[in-house]
Amino acid sequence: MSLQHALLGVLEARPMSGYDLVQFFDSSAGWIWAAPQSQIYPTLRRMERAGLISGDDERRGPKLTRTVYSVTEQGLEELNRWLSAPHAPTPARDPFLVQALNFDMIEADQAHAVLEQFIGEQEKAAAEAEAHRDRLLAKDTMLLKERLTRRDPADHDRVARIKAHVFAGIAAVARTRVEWAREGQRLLTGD
Amino acid sequence: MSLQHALLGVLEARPMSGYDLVQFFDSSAGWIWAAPQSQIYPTLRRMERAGLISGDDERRGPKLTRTVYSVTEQGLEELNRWLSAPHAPTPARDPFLVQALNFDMIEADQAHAVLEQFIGEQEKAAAEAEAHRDRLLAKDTMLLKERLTRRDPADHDRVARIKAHVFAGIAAVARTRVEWAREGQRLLTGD
DNA sequence: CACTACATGTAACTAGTTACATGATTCG
DNA sequence: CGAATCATGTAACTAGTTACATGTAGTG
Repeated sequence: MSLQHALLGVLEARPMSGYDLVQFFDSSAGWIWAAPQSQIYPTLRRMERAGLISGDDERRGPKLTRTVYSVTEQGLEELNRWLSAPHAPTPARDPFLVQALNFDMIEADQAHAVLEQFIGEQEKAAAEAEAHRDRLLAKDTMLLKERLTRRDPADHDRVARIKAHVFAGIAAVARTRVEWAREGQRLLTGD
Repeated sequence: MSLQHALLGVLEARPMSGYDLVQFFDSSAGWIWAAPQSQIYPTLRRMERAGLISGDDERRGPKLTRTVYSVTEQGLEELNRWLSAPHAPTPARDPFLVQALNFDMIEADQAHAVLEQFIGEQEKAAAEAEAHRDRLLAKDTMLLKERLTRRDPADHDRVARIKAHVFAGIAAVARTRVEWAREGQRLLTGD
């Protein structure tokens, strides 16, 4: 149930509506944890029932309201507990590895083309992760700014560097995969 | 539905029973695609109904039988089709990244300990992937040997190198993650 | 007034998890 | 004859996917 913990982590920065969270999980948070709208709304209601967050109805015009959720004391405790303990590694389940493992069964040029597309995706992912890392280091994202308003100014650099480091890691893994895929292309074309 | 393609890829090497596949997905294949017994048996039956594999009942004593599945012509075609086309990247969903992203919310020594455990896991994963890579290069695994009996001897080295390369990649990513986690530990302890 | 953004839902489905359940055969 | 291994299943559940559905408010 990491979606719940991901939501708690975001809402800790600032209270948000389901709509806000949907946007957020479609953009930057999507690099860490992807979640569709149809999963976010029900999860928020379940979390409210569980007492982890509480929803506050705000008027947005005469007929439209939005529910802004904030993390409760209990939610903060749960997040803290979950963050502090090591968890079992997630089982491997990467369709691309299944594909690459069987590249010996198809034509070399087709496998080469599949790798080419993979390289493009990974390079794009690396570039985007690096850009986000830089924005975080510059404290130049909306969410980080709001998060820091509730933190001791002496900690601001530290918080920014910790967040940025995660995106640096995502980029590093993507770069490693690019190198690996290029090596694979050389292997396919016969050294 | 990559479990189906993973199963096709394994059964292409040699026909196997559900039991054999369960063992296999608990060991080496588990690094690529994890699947529990309760998922494998029903999936095999669905694949047989779909005509991708066909089951052959073998007697194993007076009362016990086992069903040995082999890939059909149609299954091979499906596998080939799936292997030859690029697929959309899988949505990110890594609980550990959610955890690391929020390391600024907990005590540095607790975050350090969580990273320490992560490093241990990744180093173990890297070592095991490298060991398996070496076994594949030496054509020293049961499944590869059986797979190669149906291949042109001129292709044996190529097939072994392609399979091995996937495990080299898994190891490389794990090593990258280890370096990243160590950097994270330095970050937490204040450079 | 049309278009975009805001805002929230539901239904039907596939995939994956956890736990339980049952019996046969082989080997020491 | 007891333990490990062989062999196959089911039930109840949680998570995630795809597609549909509905209406409001702000902007040009």
